[in-house]
Amino acid sequence: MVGSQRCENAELKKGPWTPEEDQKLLAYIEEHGHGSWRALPGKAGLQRCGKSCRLRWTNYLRPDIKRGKFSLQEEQTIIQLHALLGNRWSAIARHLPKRTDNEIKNYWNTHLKKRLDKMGIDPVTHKPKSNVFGLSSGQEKDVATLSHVAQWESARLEAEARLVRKASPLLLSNPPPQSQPCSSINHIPNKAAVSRPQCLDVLKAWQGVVLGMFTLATGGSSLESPTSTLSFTENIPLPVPKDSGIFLGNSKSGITELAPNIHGSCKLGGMTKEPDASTSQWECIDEELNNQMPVQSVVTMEKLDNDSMEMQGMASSRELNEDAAIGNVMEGVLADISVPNFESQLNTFIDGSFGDNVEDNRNYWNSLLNFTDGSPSPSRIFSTYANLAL
DNA sequence: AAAGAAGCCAACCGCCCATCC
DNA sequence: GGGATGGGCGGTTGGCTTCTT
Repeated sequence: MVGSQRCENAELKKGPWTPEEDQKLLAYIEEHGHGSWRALPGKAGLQRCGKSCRLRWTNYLRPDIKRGKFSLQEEQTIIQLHALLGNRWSAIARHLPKRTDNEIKNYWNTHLKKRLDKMGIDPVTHKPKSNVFGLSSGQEKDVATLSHVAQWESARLEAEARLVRKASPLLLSNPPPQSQPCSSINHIPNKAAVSRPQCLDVLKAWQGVVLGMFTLATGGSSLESPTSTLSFTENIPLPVPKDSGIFLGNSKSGITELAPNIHGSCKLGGMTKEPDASTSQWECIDEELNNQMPVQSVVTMEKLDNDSMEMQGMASSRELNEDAAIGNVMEGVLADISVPNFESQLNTFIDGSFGDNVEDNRNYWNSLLNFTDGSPSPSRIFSTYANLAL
């Protein structure tokens, strides 16, 4: 790289910005925009290099920056996203409106990393550390609980990946002629030819996709490192009883609008949960998963992502940003399901959610992040637990 | 009260990638 | 195609502030 980009010119000022310099930079950008950062210092009368001006603007002077203490929810989000994304601060910052990557990075390094460490959690892998350093009994309990939550969530993710892999190809095959028609998915073409088991597979696929999406969106409370390895076992019980419907919509998230016709009631222990109470819907899913999931398994969202993509012949999620990855997985699965109505609605949803408008995208992510509030999802459980433990 | 330690965070560094010419 | 440039990114530094002894 050339010297000028490194700000090596001896005549250029370094170090803390003075209020006068800030004012000059602000005034210039407000009037002219920043344009070329390299040319800006000269035009604005600043003895700084362009890069220094750019950093000062993006990290401090920009009017849409929120400064000050991080809220509890922001802390939770950072921890969860860090578990999923690692030190990809800019990616994490995209999910925290008005916070800069630099601010989040500093906050992590000075606060959150130490807190996790005190809790006995490795801040790099987000896994509980071994007790070789002598944890107190209380810390051991904390770690054990976190470990359980992590295992539980991992198992859930594993099942979701498996469901997506299994269900979609099945939907492309010809249904057995003697199958019972499905009554709960009335918008699928040739519905008379679709068997009830296949209907369930649609539901399961959707459950996997939708839950997977939320898991990604919320950081998923996955305590696994993005670089963790996967160990699938093929004999995992399906999380949904064959005679049970699963409601996939949620009034908070707007998914009801996306999938208005595939919801049904959720049966649990002889009690039917109606789909009008969003919390109950997710209680249904979470309880079912909690009751039936094995806890000894390791999976990561990245792997889920990759498996889903592999199924669709897509590029690895490593090669895509996480937003696009989610969109592609959903698009791919929907293409397989071959439900035009779903596909068009999903496309609308994705178009609106992953567009060029940064603010809209932020709002979308916020709506997803808010999704777990009041819900006993693993994310919520983890957050609540983390609050108590921190 | 003072000195050293620890915490904190804005700013910098250097690498990388995309785009332009 | 390849060099120049702009800009993004994660890691690190240095100086100021706060805490502890």
